[in-house]
Amino acid sequence: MKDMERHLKIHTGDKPHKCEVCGKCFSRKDKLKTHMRCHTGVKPYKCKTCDYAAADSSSLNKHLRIHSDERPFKCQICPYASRNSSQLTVHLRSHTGDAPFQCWLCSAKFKISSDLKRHMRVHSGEKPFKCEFCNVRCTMKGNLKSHIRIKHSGNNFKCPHCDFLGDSKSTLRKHSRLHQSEHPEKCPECSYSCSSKAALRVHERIHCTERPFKCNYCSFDTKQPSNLSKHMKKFHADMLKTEAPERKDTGRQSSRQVTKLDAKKTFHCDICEASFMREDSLRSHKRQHSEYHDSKNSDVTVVQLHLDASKQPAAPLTVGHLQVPLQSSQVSQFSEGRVKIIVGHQVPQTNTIVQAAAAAVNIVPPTLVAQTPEELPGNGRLQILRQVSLIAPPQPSGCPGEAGTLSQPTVLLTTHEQAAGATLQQTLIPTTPAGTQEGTGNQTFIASSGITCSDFEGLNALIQEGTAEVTVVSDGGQSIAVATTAPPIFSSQQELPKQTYSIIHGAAHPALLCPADSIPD
DNA sequence: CGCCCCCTGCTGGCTTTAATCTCAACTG
DNA sequence: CAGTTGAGATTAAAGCCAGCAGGGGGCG
Ligand SMILES: [Zn+2]
Ligand SMILES: [Zn+2]
Ligand SMILES: [Zn+2]
Ligand SMILES: [Zn+2]
Ligand SMILES: [Zn+2]
Repeated sequence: MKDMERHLKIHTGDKPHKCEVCGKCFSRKDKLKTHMRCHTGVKPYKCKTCDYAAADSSSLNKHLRIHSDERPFKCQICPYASRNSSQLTVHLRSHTGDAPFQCWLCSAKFKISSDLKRHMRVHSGEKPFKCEFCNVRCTMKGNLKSHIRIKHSGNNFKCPHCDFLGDSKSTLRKHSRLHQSEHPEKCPECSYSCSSKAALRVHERIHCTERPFKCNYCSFDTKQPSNLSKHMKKFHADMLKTEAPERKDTGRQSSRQVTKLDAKKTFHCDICEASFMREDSLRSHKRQHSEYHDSKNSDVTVVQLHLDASKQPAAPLTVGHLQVPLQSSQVSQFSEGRVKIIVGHQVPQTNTIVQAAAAAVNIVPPTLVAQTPEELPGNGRLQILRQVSLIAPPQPSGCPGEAGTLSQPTVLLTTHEQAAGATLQQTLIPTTPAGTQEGTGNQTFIASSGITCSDFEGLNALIQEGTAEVTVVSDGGQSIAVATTAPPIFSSQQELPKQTYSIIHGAAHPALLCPADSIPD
């Protein structure tokens, strides 16, 4: 009877027990009691084996199975057994092939919801995790962690940009700040500079007549580092005292070896008739085409603009204009490649009113779209210029910003064709005015040609999750310009591993590209 | 009432796997 | 010198699991 009354409260929605601290209401007093422990930190149920403690007995019981290795939930099909029922439920999906969480942008599907959620970041291009020692950014936190372990730990506290050698992680961290917004990698052949060695190597192919690898002991020089070392061994072996490689023979079979078994010459060059055993051989072959034709490989080019959140709070917004890439030696790359621009704002924590900015991309039909779409990844994301950009530039109400532009940030993205007689198309989308209570109510997205509805749905979802960066993906356009009235401070992130480009600011708004550190708080 | 048990949805972290990059060596 | 290849290193992304919070039912 008592139990029935208790049960009926589910249907009436009656929740008489209110938490004094957070205001949350509960239908049952005992639920309120355990809830209170999350405020008080009281955890009466302690594990005798380790220092785990729980606020309720079930959690402890569940935990205890770790120490006893008790796995009561056994799979009927295979030897798998789990410590709790939900894990078994998930496991059973691998027998049935059931994967209920389907990505709406590609064919990927997942057995658990969080994996899908995480997966969606690969579509957004969002890379929230930045290495504090170098310019690497990661989509996944764990990957950044292993990056730091591999690159910046052990006795490996060498600065990637100069000769500095720290004695600990913290000294390297301190030193790394000196390089922020710098372009320490300088091309010896021209005035080009950039922030990563990888980008410099790409650039150097432009100077294809050069032979940058010179022998220190004679006049020999070569284009290829391996040839220099060959030369060194042959003629200056006495100078090379170190090194004794001695490879270990692991039985590891690489995917490339598998490929080799499957078929001969699987990788065909789409420019000439050549075909290759290995994908990376094809890539290196294509570089030959690139050098002759002054057009590089078709890797996605990524330019990421990112706000420095720590500097943001009171920073005045500035009307600005950014143009992305566009050095003459680089432009041609876009004709074969794809461009991805990430514009990021981080919403300052102090600001509760978030005003949405919106953006749209207008598409100039790519002149050189890939002819064989089926070769592209199944999701087709590279074929259409699509999606989206930009978010929620914060508008602190009392901000002493630069003028009335503040109330209506706008974002303009344009693509324009380089060819003669090309048209310049652009779309300018004013955002909704500031001042609404709920940030989420404010977002405006305007579809323009080539942007499908689903893209915006995806964007919306991202935004509602608090994503701070969105992505513009484009194909085949020669250049993309980004202009925005929103951004306070950009620190450019050209150092992404593939090709990288300088961000050239419009002459009218040089302030935009000041190093973040130089802007007063 | 107050405790126990169980379930679900979600988060965050560690582990594993597969793809890709890079280097070095070798060849014609 | 371009093309190949082997193999280790690194990175990107998926797999998996413990924990937390909320919520429902059983029962002394
Ligand atoms: Zn509370
Ligand atoms: Zn324990
Ligand atoms: Zn099984
Ligand atoms: Zn997907
Ligand atoms: Zn790093």
